[in-house]
Amino acid sequence: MPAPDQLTFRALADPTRRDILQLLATQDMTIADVSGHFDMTRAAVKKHLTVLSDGGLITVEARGRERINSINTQGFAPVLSWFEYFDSFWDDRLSALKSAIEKDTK
Amino acid sequence: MPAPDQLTFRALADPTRRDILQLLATQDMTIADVSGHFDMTRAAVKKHLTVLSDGGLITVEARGRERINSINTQGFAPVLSWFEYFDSFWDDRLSALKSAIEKDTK
DNA sequence: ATATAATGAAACCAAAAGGTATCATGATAA
DNA sequence: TTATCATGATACCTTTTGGTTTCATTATAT
Repeated sequence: MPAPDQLTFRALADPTRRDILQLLATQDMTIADVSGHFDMTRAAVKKHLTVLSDGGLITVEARGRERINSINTQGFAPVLSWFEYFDSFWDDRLSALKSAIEKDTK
Repeated sequence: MPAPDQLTFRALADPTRRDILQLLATQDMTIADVSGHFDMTRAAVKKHLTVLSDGGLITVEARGRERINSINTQGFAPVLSWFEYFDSFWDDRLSALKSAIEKDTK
């Protein structure tokens, strides 16, 4: 049982998963929809979606026999929080990004 | 030869490496110094430092027989850039919210 | 009612990751 | 110079990861 932070960082570590997140940023998608964008089996994509879900970066909603995958804005918060530790080291780019998210989640 | 982005995300995926970064944020350290903070061999810590260096998150400077490891602020840039991809997404949702509110008030 | 479409789940596999122990090498202190 | 200290590097091991194939299940359309 890894720390929740770890699940999020791990989810972001794979390039395919990061691509999936960018895809889902454009629109919600079923598993089959997402699979259509990658050169791997649906089963493999499904695994990636599970990791993303475990990391809190997407939400999955059942609709009939389909599963609608949506990006979860708030899931990025743990990562940004961790980055905050280094605030004193860099400019205000991060805080600007973070406040945008906070606004959105309100 | 993975993309440079990938090396950075990969470097951040391991909890020990994230702890090392927080350590190095407080002060520069030799490999032995860093090793002193973890319950694993110096060789293992050295590997982590190599991954961090490959990911551009630290710099290593030789000083005599020692190697001074320092955090590299700029190394975080690729990650922040990737996050910025979602800026428009968040903005879109914000503007959607805005227009919904405007409709409502009409 | 049945065939089909979308997903879930398990077994399996190769490669990568995280770790250890061990030995080699370069710099320093006595 | 010589012993020692900090690091480099390699071989090796176990677990995790990313992928496949195959079969089961559930919802839909004819």
